[in-house]
Amino acid sequence: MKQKITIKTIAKELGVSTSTVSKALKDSHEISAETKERIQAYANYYNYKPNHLALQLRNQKTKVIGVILPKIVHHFFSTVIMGIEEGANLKGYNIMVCFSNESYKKEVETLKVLSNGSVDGIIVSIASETLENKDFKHFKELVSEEIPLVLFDRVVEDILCDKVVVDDVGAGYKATKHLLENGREKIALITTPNHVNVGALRRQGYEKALIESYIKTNKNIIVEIDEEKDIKLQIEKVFDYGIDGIFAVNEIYAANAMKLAKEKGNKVPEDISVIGFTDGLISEYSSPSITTIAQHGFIMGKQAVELLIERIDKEAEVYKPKKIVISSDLKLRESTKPSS
Amino acid sequence: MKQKITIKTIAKELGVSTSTVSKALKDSHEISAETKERIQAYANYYNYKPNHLALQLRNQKTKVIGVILPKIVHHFFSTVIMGIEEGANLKGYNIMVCFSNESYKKEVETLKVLSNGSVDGIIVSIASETLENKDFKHFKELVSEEIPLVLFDRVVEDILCDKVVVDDVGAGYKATKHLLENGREKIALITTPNHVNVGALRRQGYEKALIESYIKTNKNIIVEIDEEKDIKLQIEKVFDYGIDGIFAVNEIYAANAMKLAKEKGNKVPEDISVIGFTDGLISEYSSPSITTIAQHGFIMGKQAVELLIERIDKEAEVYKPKKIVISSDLKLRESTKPSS
DNA sequence: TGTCAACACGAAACCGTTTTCGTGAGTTTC
DNA sequence: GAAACTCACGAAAACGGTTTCGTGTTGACA
Repeated sequence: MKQKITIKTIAKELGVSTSTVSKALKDSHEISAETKERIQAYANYYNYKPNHLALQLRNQKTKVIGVILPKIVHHFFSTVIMGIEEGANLKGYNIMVCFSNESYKKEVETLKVLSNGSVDGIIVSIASETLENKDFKHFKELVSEEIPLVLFDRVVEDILCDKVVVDDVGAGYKATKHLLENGREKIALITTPNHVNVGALRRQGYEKALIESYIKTNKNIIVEIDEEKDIKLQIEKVFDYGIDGIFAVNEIYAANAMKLAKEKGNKVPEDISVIGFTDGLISEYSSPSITTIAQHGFIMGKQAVELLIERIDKEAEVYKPKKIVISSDLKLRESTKPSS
Repeated sequence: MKQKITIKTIAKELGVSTSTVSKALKDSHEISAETKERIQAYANYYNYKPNHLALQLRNQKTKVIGVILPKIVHHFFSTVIMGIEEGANLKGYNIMVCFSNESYKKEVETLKVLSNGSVDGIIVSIASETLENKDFKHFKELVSEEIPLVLFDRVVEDILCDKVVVDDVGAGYKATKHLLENGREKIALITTPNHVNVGALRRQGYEKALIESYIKTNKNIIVEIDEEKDIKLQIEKVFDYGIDGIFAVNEIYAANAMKLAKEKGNKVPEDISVIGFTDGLISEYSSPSITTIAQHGFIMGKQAVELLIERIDKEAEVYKPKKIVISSDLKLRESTKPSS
């Protein structure tokens, strides 16, 4: 990189001290008009830019927010990033994005790297492996170091920090209720293993809705997908039980299930109604397009970053961790309609 | 944030100088075994972490790479990010991700922020508004400041820096050729406005393939989508011309076109074959699934970051900008088959 | 006993900036 | 004409590390 001009070089060239230059550039009243003029003209001419690193060191602020996501090639998470970035920019922050790739080890390492002072605060959605291990000491350590932390979507209650979540139970309930209201009674659930808490919560909503309609849950038509294995093969078996509705906790599962349903000779939505989660492009562009629960990832990201910056700004204060619950909406499309 | 322990505090507590602490923590031979032992034990016990900012200031290196993307809720770009992140991590770098949101103004601002020393180098895919304006002085300025820069996918030739692109002409040719080989002759092209150069290049490939088959291009069945307006309405008109094939330069256009084709009573792939670009989830999960040109975003990202780091490492050397061309592959799926 | 090398550690400069606290010169004030 | 005050600027510390170059103490050796 080319030799950058610094306050020192300006000072030397103009025969003044660095303090004078610094003040002149800030338009301080301590400096005479003509000196200011000279210095500013020089700085401007040589395109002086203050060195960010030096400022960061001095201010003990980086104006950078760290973000750790389980993955990015995923509609929901990329939407959240957009929200975080917009919220951060509004307050003069930049974001440093890292991925855990759902791995516990990488999450721990990334957290360590980010907590060495490169960022003022961190936003995380927890990796599934970590959720499975139930090992959260890296987060607790962060909290005890008082580094501002906000968890979103995949959160864990006993980490004492701010959180932003969707109302997963309510959303699962809403989705199932919608199918029930369409006259569906044998509703398959395609969900994640139980350690992914969002899956577990949506399942609670599903079960709640069924109970309210006096329908017994049937374990045969509930599938917990193991993403290591072939998704379609795992879903397939539910079709042996004469189902008339499918609730999938994300859009990949929904699309797979719908495709299978069609392959098995069912018409969607006539024979089987399908409802998904995460209002992404797949749901929008598949045919029929899929009714989903929209998670409002953008809003989540923005709320998360606002919460975080608030915490950064009032670092001294003691506080009770806040939890923001974002409501989710039913987005009606072609894959659901009343049974005839 | 809690008071962090620094080398100074350790030095004071243990009654040694900061230089001794620094050396001891680096296992320097200058320090006696027992002193090292004491210092390391203390540092370990109090969980000492060197302050990254201080190191950055001293080394004049941030070990951070800036990335500016036009958007993120997009399969190709999120794949590229994955590649960049992985490549960066391998070399001990982190990435700072920003978005231009296709806006010229935001691109300029973001570039300015990143070039103040917060990053060691920058990777960019240019915003469409910038491509339309043809105003690249912000990039040229960066180059003249000798800040390492790599452009990918949407590049501009007269910015003198490293570049990573897909062979868009070849890919457009390959896609069109595939349709021709399937016996299609009236092939609609759904593309971007010409200022988005990837669109323009793919169009060249399309035209080249047609010419080779002695087919005259028909402007009526070529649509340049204006994303401000309704996409479907713009595509619709091509169906008035009795087409039997569609080549779309991205998967959104492909999905829209296919949906329209079906709504108009055509069978895909029997009546009309459809081929897209960007091998994303939409192509995979729509029905029929869509044959596409896979762009290998992950590889592009990784190559881009490797090029950048190479440049950062040999900053002193004069060099000729390199250009890496990634070949693209045809991914056969259900939406194309020979006409009967 | 004087010389020299090895050892273990410290002082100080440095990275680029901000900020507090002088300080000398000139100007008012009584 | 001395005290007080303003003005315009500089010196130095600070942020948290690293690194170069001493330097005082030992011990070995001639």
